[in-house]
Amino acid sequence: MYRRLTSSLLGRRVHHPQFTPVCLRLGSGGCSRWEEEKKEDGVKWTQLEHRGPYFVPLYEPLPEDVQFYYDGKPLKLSLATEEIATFYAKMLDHEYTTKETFQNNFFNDWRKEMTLAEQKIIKDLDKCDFSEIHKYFVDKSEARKALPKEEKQKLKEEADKIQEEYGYCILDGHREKIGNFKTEPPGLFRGRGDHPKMGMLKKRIMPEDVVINCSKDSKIPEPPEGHKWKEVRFDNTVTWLASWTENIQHTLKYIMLNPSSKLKGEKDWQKYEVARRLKDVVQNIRAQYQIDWKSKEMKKRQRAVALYFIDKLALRAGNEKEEGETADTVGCCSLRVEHIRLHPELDGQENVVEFDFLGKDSIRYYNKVSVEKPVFKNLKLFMKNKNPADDLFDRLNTTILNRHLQSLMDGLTAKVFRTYNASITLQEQLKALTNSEDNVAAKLLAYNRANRAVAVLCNHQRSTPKTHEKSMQILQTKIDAKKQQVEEAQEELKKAEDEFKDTKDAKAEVNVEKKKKKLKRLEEQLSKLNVQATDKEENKQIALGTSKLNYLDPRISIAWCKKFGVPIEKIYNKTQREKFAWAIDMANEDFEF
DNA sequence: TGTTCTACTTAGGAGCGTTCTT
DNA sequence: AAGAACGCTCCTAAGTAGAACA
Repeated sequence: MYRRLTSSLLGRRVHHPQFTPVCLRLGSGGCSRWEEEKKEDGVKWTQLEHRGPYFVPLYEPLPEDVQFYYDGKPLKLSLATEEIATFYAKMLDHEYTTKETFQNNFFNDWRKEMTLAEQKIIKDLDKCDFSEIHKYFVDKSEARKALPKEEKQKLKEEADKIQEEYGYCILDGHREKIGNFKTEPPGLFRGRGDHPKMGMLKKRIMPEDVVINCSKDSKIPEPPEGHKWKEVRFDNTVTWLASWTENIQHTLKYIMLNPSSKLKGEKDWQKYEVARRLKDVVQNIRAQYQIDWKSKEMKKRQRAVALYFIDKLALRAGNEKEEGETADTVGCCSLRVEHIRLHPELDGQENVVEFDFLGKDSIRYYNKVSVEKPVFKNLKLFMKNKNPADDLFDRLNTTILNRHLQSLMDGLTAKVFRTYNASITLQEQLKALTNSEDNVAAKLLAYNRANRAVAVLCNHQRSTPKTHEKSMQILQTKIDAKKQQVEEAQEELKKAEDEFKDTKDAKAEVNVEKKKKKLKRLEEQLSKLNVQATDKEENKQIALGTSKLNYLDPRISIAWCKKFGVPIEKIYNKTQREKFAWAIDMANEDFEF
């Protein structure tokens, strides 16, 4: 894979000091750098050394005067029971704690950790009073915020020291930043959406739960005093440094490198190269799935319609999920009949499909799309004699789809379409929206609009900021005031003009010009405010960050910056520049996705 | 062939520090 | 100077996808 990727780039004279220098003499007999850098298939590193995870501090008991009450009476809890009580107490302000599932799951798990004596007393969550504990933590956080500067500085230094010690590893001779070097603290599980496991107790991770991965000849990390690792292994075919199994869903959690690392950067680059290869064959693929809409095989038709959705609407693949274990969300292949409605005609458009389902993170996907006639017909067919809860594509799953895609192009999977369509959209939108005559601010507005088009395509949403309504009102007040001013200025201008008509006086003429100027200035300010309001309104539920970080080939943005004289810092902050170091180094203004 | 396990990317929200407004 | 708004970092859940297993 790497060889192919690299050789495909040879013509573009790519180099990056941080990244593997590419051998430019391939085929001209031996290249020691290449030999040195090239790893066997699947091998990710030759040297990996680190300190192991940083374990979050142990529980500190509450002060004596902070009490838990049961049925109105103070009750001293055992340490373990108290700790779990604090998890709930801390969340009292949160909407979660009002949900029945959350309460039940919490109470169940809490009771399991209680002593027998406690179990006998504490039988009803409604009789539990956590308010004093809650207040204790609110006060504590206030106190921390109010700490004098020097104290805050001291805390910062302590955190930096931990970061310095545990936050880096050595990978193939380079010091690399680790992404998440701390174990996750215990607490109550907060799933997204209507999660059946919300409120369950997430247990503390101990060294005995942790598998360490490093190189054999490295300094093996020491477990904390008096503890042992679950296992130490030396697997250079994976990129993780440590792992443990989490107790809610029984899935693995990993400690991995920061996106700024060479390892992650090269993987990112590779991802965009695959998407660029799709660009060369996408027209053929589209032509083929349109033919397949009319296939005799129902299986093929379903595959072709699903692929059309993935391509046109940037839907996710939609793996199957275990029922009852997670929130009920779907992607393309797992769509059910109840998630779409067919309208032969709607709002003047024909063959409209109305999508309404919860996707990843329980984010709602709602869209009305006019589709080609054969797609519409097929959907009707797929839905025939089915219940709302039945699968729309009953003969398709992501494995089948991806196997097909793999046969169309090496490395092609459903998610590549999202990457490809996102990046190509950015490139096209930038071309359409950027005006080289504009100043930097206007160019940035164009960039954000292009970015927004992608975010809309990928359905990247955020919850409306709590302050949105209010700041919108403030803006509206400003607009109203400005309108008033404009009207006044219009009247003043009219008066001045009348006066000039009457007097033909030079002074009056000057006054007319003055009033005209004033009106123009005010009108400009008004239109600026209106644009701002539109912008804000359009952006209130759209998150730009996700596409910027995960879907848009950074070389497109960098090329745009170079071409139009926009400093890269205007579009990428420090972290983002670190992540995209590879692209910043290799892309010039001619880069084409 | 279906199921489970593993490894990795993608995702939105919380919280906090900084900047802008009043 | 205080408060609001904004932007960034951290956090960890929730996806995708392929391998291993039965």
